Amino acid sequence: MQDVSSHMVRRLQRFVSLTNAELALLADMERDSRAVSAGDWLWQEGDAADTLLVLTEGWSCSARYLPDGSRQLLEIFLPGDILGIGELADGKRRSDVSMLTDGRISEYAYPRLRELFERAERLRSALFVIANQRQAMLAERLVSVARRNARQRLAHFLCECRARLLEPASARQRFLLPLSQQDLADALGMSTVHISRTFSSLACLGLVRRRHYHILILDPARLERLAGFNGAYLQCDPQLLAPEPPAAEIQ
Amino acid sequence: MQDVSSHMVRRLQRFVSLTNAELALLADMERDSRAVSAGDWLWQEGDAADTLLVLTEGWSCSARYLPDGSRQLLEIFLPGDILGIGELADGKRRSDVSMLTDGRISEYAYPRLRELFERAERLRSALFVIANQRQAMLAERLVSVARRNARQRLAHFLCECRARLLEPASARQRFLLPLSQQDLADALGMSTVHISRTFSSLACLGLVRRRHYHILILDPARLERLAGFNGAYLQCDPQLLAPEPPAAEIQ
DNA sequence: CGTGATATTGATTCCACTCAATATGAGTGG
DNA sequence: CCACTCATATTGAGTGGAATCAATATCACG
Repeated sequence: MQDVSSHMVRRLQRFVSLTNAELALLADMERDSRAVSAGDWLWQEGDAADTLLVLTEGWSCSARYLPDGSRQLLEIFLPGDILGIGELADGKRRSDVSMLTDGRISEYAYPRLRELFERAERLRSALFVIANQRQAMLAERLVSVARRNARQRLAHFLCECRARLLEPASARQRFLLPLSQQDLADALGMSTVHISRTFSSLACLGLVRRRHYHILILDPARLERLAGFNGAYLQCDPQLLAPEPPAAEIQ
Repeated sequence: MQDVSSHMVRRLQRFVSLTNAELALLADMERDSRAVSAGDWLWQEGDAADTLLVLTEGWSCSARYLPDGSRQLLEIFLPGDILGIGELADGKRRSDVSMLTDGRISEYAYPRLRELFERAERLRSALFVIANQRQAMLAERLVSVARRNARQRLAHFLCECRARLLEPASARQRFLLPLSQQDLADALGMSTVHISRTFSSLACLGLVRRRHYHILILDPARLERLAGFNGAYLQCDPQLLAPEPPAAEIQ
């Protein structure tokens, strides 16, 4: 039996309950990880893509840079997240990805992946589900930026981060959010100044406090109500995934 | 040899060059289509999903409705587009989809699909590529709404529509855009009033004219420059798809 | 203890919103 | 064929939320 408590395994098990054989394969996948530092690029737009990445530890993000020098953060990746799923399709990285914190990543070359899929088809489906969930998150951010005011937008983002954490719900009232106000501004389509003011305003309402990258959510329920947050898009009904194969088949 | 000129086939052939056998399978896929009217719902959030839809004719869109009654258009679908790819993963529709115009759709039940994939694995890959491109479009709209001003935003949207049309580039200077200013506002996170003003402003600059849902692009190059449009995200490098199978194999 | 990154606060500006009035045009029935 | 209606679009006036500019403040770190 392998290290079942790895972040990635815990993340995958939100979608499929894994067999021992599958756990073994995944443990193998994370076998050799390498350390990366905050600010390091994992890849850049246009790079050739021939690996899947597992973010074993740390946070990272994908971004688009605009001609005027501003940038838009597209996705935020948390420990355990799998990066580069979409690129499986066409072999070209389509946005810049860099580390927000120090961390560890393990790489998985496409040929090894194919091999993995042959032995555990359900993992392929799991990737498809994850890609799908990413799209839902992107859509939700579009809604945020297009339709919600600054306070709702920030509140919604905090709710989403909270919901994505792997810790049990009870332990998610305070957590580390390793994004500077500049990062938050770039993610939410706001100015840094207004991020600051909006945090003040949320604090005034007794909803949230932030100090040195630490978030304390004082009133989760009221925050979600304010944000119009509905976590359904983060869940997934794994029923339609291929059923767990009989143990014999994967001996 | 089947009806090669169907919208869907032309769309798929942007990604893979299809064999005769694959063309036959696809023609079968579109065999029985049914008419739908502008405003008809194709499905709603939460519906059980067990079919893929091909939009044989007409335009449609997916949308999220907010508690305050406003809505955000997420995706715009053009003739030939395939709807419900993501839902293959978890069997639940995740947004409302309705027709913008009259049209025709043909449905494809999942069991039939699996059968299809067995006979033509490359079509499965093609779906994955398409899902991926959709995500890229969503990301690009997020960038638009978060970072571009009204003029660039509308200009960018028009450039994208133009690029997605199946007509040869020379014939895309004028086209039908069957979205009301209300629809455009809902898609771009603006007010109807400002859509109107922005069209005026684009007309003043000699870039675009709109009359009764008809768009005339006067200066495509300058429009793209203004919008910061780069169509790369709409293309896809199909190299990494499984190679075309030998003819014998699919007899 | 100084330095540079990060955050707060105040003053001002501006883009896009809202409200409201008017225009245009397609469709309908007298 | 014209008058009426309803949906859609245009235009003007006034407002406001968030941006920008600018001046501190806080804090981690060497």
